[in-house]
Amino acid sequence: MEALRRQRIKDLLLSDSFGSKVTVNGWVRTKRGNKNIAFIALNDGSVIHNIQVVVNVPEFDEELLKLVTTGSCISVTGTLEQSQGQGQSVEIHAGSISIYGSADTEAYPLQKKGHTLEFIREIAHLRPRTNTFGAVLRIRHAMAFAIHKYFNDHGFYYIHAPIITGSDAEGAGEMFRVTVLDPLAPPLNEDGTINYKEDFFGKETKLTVSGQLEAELAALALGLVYTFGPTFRAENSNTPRHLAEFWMIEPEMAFYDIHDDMDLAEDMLKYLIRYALENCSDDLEFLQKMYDNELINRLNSVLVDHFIRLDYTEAINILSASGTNFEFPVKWGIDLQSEHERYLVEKHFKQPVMISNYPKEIKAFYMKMNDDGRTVRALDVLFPRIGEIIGGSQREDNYDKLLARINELNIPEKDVWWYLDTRKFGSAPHSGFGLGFERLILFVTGMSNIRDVIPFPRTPKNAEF
RNA sequence: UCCUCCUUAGCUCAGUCGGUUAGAGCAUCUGACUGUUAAUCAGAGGGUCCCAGGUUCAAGUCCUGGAGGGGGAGCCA
Repeated sequence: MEALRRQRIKDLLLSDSFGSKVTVNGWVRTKRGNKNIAFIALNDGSVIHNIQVVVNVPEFDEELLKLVTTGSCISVTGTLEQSQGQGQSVEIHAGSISIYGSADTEAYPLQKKGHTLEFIREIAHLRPRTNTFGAVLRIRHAMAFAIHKYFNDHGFYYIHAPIITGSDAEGAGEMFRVTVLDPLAPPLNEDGTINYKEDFFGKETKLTVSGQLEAELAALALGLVYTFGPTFRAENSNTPRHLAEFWMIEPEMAFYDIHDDMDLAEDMLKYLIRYALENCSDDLEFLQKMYDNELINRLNSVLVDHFIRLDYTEAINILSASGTNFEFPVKWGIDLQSEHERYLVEKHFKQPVMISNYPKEIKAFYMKMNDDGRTVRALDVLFPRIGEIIGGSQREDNYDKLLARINELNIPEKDVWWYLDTRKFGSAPHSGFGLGFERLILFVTGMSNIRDVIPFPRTPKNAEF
């Protein structure tokens, strides 16, 4: 099979089969040389490193070599040789070259020198051709794979939560409407409101903000489950940590209390970071060299100690006693602001912190009430550089308490009857959390803007590509 | 959404007190060089100074409005 004879640059760079005939396909990063010899740096995306192709110029058609430009795609067949040069150990001595696609050097926007992240963000269709984005995409893949592997190895089942939902009970944020109604002339009710009975689903529908409620239903049947899918928030958030479309991992576990929840969150995060260190070292070293010289140290440091665990009330006490003059004054009952989280993680403890048992007023309706009647078993995991990476809780499993909370917050019972049913029939203690996939990738790659860790970022006023 | 900074060549940027023909490095093209490593050296081409108004004899430069982008904040994952 012709296709099987082609080889990945990743494998060739580790090979010592000198003298053997090989074929590689890839994109040209640079070409340099003179009338007699030319060197092509070729990359096929399998690994961050290029392979050097050595061309004995007089043996080749001049017009063909002119088409070998930065950005062009070529196929090279030749022999694998030990390199005489300094920068690499193996190289290919070209026997034949064919052009898949040329690239006009005047128009191709990527040059061999570096570009700013802001610039390559504007050419997201070509961004994967850069070293940086190639590294990020390979790490992103590795993390997605590791997440499935971790859960599979621990007896969890992967649940597919719906993306279109008729429930907006989760309250995690503003939602995008999903409709096929004519925006200029929607069918109206007698009182002038839109008649969604005529819409595609016969009711008002939205893009999901979370798969949690659905995951809970599954956990109360299969025990250990998780979702991993896209979620959507129509918030006008313009920050380097927010996207309108992002991916979230949401494990949900029957018979887990808040402490089991914390154990899982810590173990999983450490597993994923260890996986990256063990499987993505080339890409991590590149990112460290280019953007963040503390990256690998920081990843390793997270693995060493147990994450700090403290109650919200203790966190408030630490902040109050810190003597720091915060912009948002600290007192029991406030939601922790970025400056507070950063103080705890980066100044006080200097390692990841898990905070639990928050005032019920600042947390969602489904969180389990503590015996004190004023705090709930909520959990936030705070990481250096990125703040909240995980939010979770033990869920309220008592029907009467859950119903009371729903009524207190004026959530229409008819919207959540199915959720309430799980507390009516065979309820069980259970817990879960949501891990923002892109925030994990931010931490692992050391990138500083979330738009640089997802192929096609969706943010306010931007859905290009 | 709020605060703040930015927008000049393909890219990264300089541009003095408002002054006559808007510059540099890199990239690109041409040439030189028999093993280069973000090659080097020589030369050339390349501009809607973000957009719309305004002030002025004169605006890249000052003023007003708008758009886009960065950083910070809020909302959160």
